[in-house]
Amino acid sequence: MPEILLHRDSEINNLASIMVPALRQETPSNVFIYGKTGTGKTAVTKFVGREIVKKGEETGKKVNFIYINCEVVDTQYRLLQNITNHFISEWAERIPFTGWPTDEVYSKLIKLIDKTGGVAIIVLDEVDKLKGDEALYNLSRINTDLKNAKLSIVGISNDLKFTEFLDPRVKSSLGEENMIFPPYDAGELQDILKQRVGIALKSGVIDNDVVPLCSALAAQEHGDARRALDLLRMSAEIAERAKSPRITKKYVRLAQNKIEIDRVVEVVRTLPTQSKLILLSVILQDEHNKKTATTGAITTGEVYEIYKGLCKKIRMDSLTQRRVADLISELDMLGIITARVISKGRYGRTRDIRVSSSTGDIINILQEDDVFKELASYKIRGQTRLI
DNA sequence: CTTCCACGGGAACACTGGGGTG
DNA sequence: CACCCCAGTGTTCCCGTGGAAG
Repeated sequence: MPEILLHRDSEINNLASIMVPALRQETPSNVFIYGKTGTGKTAVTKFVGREIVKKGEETGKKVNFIYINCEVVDTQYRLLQNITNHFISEWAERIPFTGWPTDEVYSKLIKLIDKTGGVAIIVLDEVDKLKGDEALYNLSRINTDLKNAKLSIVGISNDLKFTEFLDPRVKSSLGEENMIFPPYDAGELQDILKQRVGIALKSGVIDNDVVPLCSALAAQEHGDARRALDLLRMSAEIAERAKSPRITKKYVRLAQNKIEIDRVVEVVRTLPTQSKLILLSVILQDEHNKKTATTGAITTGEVYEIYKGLCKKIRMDSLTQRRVADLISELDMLGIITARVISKGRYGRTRDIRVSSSTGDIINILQEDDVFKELASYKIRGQTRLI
């Protein structure tokens, strides 16, 4: 991770100029930062935060910089608990992760911030993952309860439409300033990659067309720098493992494949058992359809029937169809299957479900789970539904 | 225009892991 | 120790609804 962030100078300056009142112990405006994944939002924010804290220490002004990722800390209670614990050094006095009423955590937080004094900057990364806007509302009005200290909030989101569905009060108080991080274009991505190549690789081991290819591929995916870097790293790793003296375009293609497969493997492996069962049901029905030369579409009803069969076989309680429908859309969002809602007119509404990657691989991963060993030979008995 | 089936939102509930108090 | 409080999560129950075939 290099010290210098390329092509983000204007963003850094912008954010710094918004934050700089903190060094005069005044409240900086609350900021909303938008931008697709891998456009440097987090890196820029953390960088500016570090700088401000450093400057603050030099000049004797107290600035607290708190970074929280809302994908991990996604409820009102845990958010308040997390922030509060930032101000507590003693392990014994930390707030437990469950048990207290929320408003008690809230008032403890206020007391602590006031005692600490100075300016606190709270960064909420991936704010859109935060459940319910009550948490944001409470945070935004916290300043009115503070006497000694100031607090400002930086919200980071990759969803441009996020604020549209927000409580208008929260929207106005949090969105005092807005920043949009544009995606990197292919040229900028090349610069970033070259910078890393210089640090990480011996000179002359990389073909000239590798960096442009990685950049181009990542630029297609809305200019995601992280993706470009992953691609490069993976290419290098594969080339090394293959004992190739050079990194060539061939390895970039291999890396691209591997990244996709790794993603699916990881997601499937960490799925809860019920979801795994449902996924297996989809695959079984898919194979059944292939054998009987039925057209590709699988419906929720079919999946549910098979799923119930599977549950019975391993003597496990089965969920309701309502819940299964939810789990199917989760699998869809994870990109393991695609499930499109279609209407079959007289025959009602359903989802058109397809498996998106190779079923063989998925079945192999599923079999790692003990529960699935005895299902290896499961066959669909007869037609589950007349078409 | 009807009809039908699953979609999908919301309420209600059970359960978990923790708290405090008498 | 018994008892009740609290937030959060996963689930079930209930029900209005979309939309094209018939």
